[in-house]
Amino acid sequence: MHYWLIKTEPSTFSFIDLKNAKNRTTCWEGVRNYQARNFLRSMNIGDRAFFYHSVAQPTAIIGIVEVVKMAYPDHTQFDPSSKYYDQKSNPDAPRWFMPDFRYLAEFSLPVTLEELKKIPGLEKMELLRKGSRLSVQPVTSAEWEIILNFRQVSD
DNA sequence: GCCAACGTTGGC
DNA sequence: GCCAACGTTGGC
Repeated sequence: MHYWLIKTEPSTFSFIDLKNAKNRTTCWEGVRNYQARNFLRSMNIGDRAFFYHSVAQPTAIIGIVEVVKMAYPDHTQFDPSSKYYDQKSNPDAPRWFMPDFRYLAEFSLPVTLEELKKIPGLEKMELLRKGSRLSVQPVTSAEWEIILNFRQVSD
């Protein structure tokens, strides 16, 4: 099993939206960065990810999701009315892929970016690297454990 | 292949 | 709203 962190702007899709979704499950459309795409494609069923709110007050990890469906072509790339439309993508060789994620747990309180910066052992975490903007990023098992030990989660 | 111009992300 | 740090595009 591998661990990840996925970012979303809550004004676009929030953790509450996920909890309100059918089966508490959502596809992860709209990623249009190759490095992030490659991470999405390497996810396996059962992998877990921190659900992070960016451009939010506060910016924070809110909860945990699990991969319930491996990456498949993101339909929005072929939809001219979608803001994620990609004119250059070919249905015979799709560019963009998305897995499905399902709600797993929620932190008793969000783990804020400010807090994360102060937690020993997270100094090398991708999220905290200066200039980092990857919206899908790997998390080491050590980093995962440190954050879970920092704050309680509940179903 | 280089790199300037441009667009985007995302913290503050 | 600002702007640093990236990623992408496209002329050459």
